[in-house]
Amino acid sequence: MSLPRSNTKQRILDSAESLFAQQGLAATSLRAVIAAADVNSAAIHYHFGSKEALVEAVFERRIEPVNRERLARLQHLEASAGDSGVAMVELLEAFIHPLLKLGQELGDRGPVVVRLLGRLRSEEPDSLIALAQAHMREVHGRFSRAAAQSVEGLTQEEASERFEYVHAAVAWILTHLAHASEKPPEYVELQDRFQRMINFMEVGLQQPSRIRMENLRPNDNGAAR
Amino acid sequence: MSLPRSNTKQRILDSAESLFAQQGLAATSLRAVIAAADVNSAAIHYHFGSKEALVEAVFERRIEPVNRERLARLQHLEASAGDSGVAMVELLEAFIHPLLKLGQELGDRGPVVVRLLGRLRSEEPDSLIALAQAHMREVHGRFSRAAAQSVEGLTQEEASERFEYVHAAVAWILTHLAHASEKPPEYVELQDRFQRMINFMEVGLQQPSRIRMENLRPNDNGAAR
DNA sequence: GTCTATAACGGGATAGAC
DNA sequence: GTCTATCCCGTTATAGAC
Repeated sequence: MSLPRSNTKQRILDSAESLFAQQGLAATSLRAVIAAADVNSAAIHYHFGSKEALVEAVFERRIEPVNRERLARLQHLEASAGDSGVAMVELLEAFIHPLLKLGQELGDRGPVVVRLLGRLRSEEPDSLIALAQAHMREVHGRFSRAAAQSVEGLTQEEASERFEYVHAAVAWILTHLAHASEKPPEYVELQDRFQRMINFMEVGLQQPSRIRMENLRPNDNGAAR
Repeated sequence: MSLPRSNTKQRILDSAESLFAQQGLAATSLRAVIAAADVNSAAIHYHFGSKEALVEAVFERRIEPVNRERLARLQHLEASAGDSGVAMVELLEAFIHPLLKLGQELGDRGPVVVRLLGRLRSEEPDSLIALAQAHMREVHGRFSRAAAQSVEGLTQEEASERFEYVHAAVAWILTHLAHASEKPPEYVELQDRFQRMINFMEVGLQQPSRIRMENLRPNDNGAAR
């Protein structure tokens, strides 16, 4: 049994990924990962050094390709768009489609990975928050800026806020996927949900920023317009 | 020191509330709560029985009054609205305003409590998910139904989905409040953010459900309407 | 109802042989 | 690179005196 199984690292990553996706990070012990991966009890520390480092590796493996594709798509859109900016629907699709594509490519592991990525947001260890920000900063900034440019009168700050909500909605869909469809290659449900979400978010994103003059709105029951 | 301090339970709840809000649930040990509340090390188990039960008590104390007021406001709106249903902005305000009001009433503890409530969503212990669903089911259902009734051609299912996104956005704002404004009575920032969020969500919520005929959309660049 | 003391367990991490 | 064995810590929870 002393043969060096050179795929040990992969197996640890795969098992950790599944467990993190299903149970969350805090609830998953390294012992559980070790058992699931069927590797030696010291293997994780040998290959990764600590639980936190393992978490980073698990997320990085999946999120980086997705973000690269997001940026590539965005760049493509911006190149072929006029001065009026990128169409909002296409912007949203450029953000979301790479997730779906990844899920489909991975076959069985698709739902697991997709669920994992949903946890990158709003998970409690402070280290994860920092990790998420580090990974998403560029994508978030570029997409927010593109949104602001394509809508007349929308500030970049407000576009950024709105994209946070889009992102939160995406994460919600991803993490709550398991309840609905657990069958791997069946992505129609997920696709439909994203489609409806895009339809929903799109119109809100098109709104210009309002000048700060709320609070003096009395009871405008549809009269003023 | 053996005098029965009858406020022990309150102090435990207050300390637990603060720590849960700041650090999250998994990251907060009962020892930390005990130290912060300056109570005996067995007090929590005596008064609550387990960590899970404490968590439930902490959340229940805050969410229940908020939800009662949400429902009361909704009922009031529905009573004074015609057959066309409740105005969407008012619906959103009825959902959100009780949170702001609670935060203001609590003074110093306002930001803490508000942050805590943000954690009711998307927190990892499975037990919390169940708790959140139990507490939010009625509110979520009533508000979704009201939204569906006030928009021509919006199904209840889709209204429910959309309200999930609204809810996710609210939670995002609440949990990420601490970074911005930590000064207790200053709720202008939070109020503004909610205002902008409402402006954003409102128009999306007004959209009718689309008939399921996506996928055969070629490149409708604004032609068909 | 409050206290001290401790049980009982599971967690992450390491040392050192092979 | 892999194994066994173990350390050391913090955690929840409880027992039993007061």
